[in-house]
Amino acid sequence: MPELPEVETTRRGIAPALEGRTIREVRVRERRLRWALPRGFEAELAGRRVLDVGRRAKYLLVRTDAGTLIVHLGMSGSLRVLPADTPALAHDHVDLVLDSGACVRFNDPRRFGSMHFVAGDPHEHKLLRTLAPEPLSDAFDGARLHARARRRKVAVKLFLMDARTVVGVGNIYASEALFRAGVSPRRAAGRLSREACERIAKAVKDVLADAIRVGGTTLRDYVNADGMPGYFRQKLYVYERAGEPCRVCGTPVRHCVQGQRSTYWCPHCQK
DNA sequence: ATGGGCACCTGGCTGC
DNA sequence: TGCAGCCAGGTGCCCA
Repeated sequence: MPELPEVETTRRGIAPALEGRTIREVRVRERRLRWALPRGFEAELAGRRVLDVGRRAKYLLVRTDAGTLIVHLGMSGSLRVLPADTPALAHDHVDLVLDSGACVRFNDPRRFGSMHFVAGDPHEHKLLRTLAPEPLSDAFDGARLHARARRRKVAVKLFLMDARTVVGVGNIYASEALFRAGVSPRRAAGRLSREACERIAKAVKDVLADAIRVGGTTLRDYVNADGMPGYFRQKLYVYERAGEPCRVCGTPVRHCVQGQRSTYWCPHCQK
C-alpha cells in the first residue's frame, strides 16, 4: 500500500493529534504483525509523552520522552485518529489512547506492517541503519544515481525500488517516475547516461512531491488519518493502465512483470 | 557483491 | 452460488 507520499500524508495527519500528548493506554488486539509485538510493549509505551512525529523512508518515527515508536504500514496498513471509544473493527490491531480523549488506531488486514519501540537513536536501528538518502533531499541526485548504477545489470525499475539506491519509491511511483523521465523500466541500470540519471532523479522528486500535494494514491484500501483517500490516482500516467492509451502519445500502455511485481510503461515515450 | 526468488497474510475479483 | 486461482502501495532473508 503506502509508499512515501502515503506515509508522509499519514505523518502530517497524525502529528497534530500526538505531539505534546501523553499516551495514557496502549491497547493491543493482535500482536502478530510482521514481527510479533513483544511482551511489555504496552507497558513501555504507556505514560510516555510524544515530542514529535517524524519519518524516515516509509517508517514513521513517533519520538517520545523515553524512546521512539517506529511504525511501518506494510502493504495494507493505516493509522487513523479517532475518538478513543470508537468500537474496533476487523484488523484494528493497536490503539494509542491519548490524554486528549483521542486515539491513534493502527489497522492492517495483511499484517505486513510493524511496530518497534526503541530506546536511543532510531536511525541506528537495524531496519533504518543502512537506508539510502531521502528522495526529496539534496543527498539524492543524478550524480549519486549514476555513480551507484555503474556496472549494475539490474533493470532500472528494480534499481529504483532498492532502498540502498533511494528510499520511498515503491511499485507505483517507480513506474510513474520512469514514465516522466522517458526511460524504459527494462533498461539495465548500468547503461543509463548521466543525463538519463539526472532526468530520473528529477522525476522521482517531482512525482513524489506532486503525490504528497494531493494526499497520495489510493488504489484499494489506503486512507489518511481522517479516513480519506488520496487523489493522485487520477494523475497516474501508466500504473494499472495496461492497454489504455498513453496520456501523451496514445500508444497502448504496456505491462510486464519484474521481480514478481507489475510494471507499466509506454513503449513510445520511454526508451 | 550481485541477482533472483520466496516468504509473510488477508481480501477482492475473475472465471469456470 | 461456490470455489479455485490470481492479484495487491513492502521488504527481510536465503540461495546460487
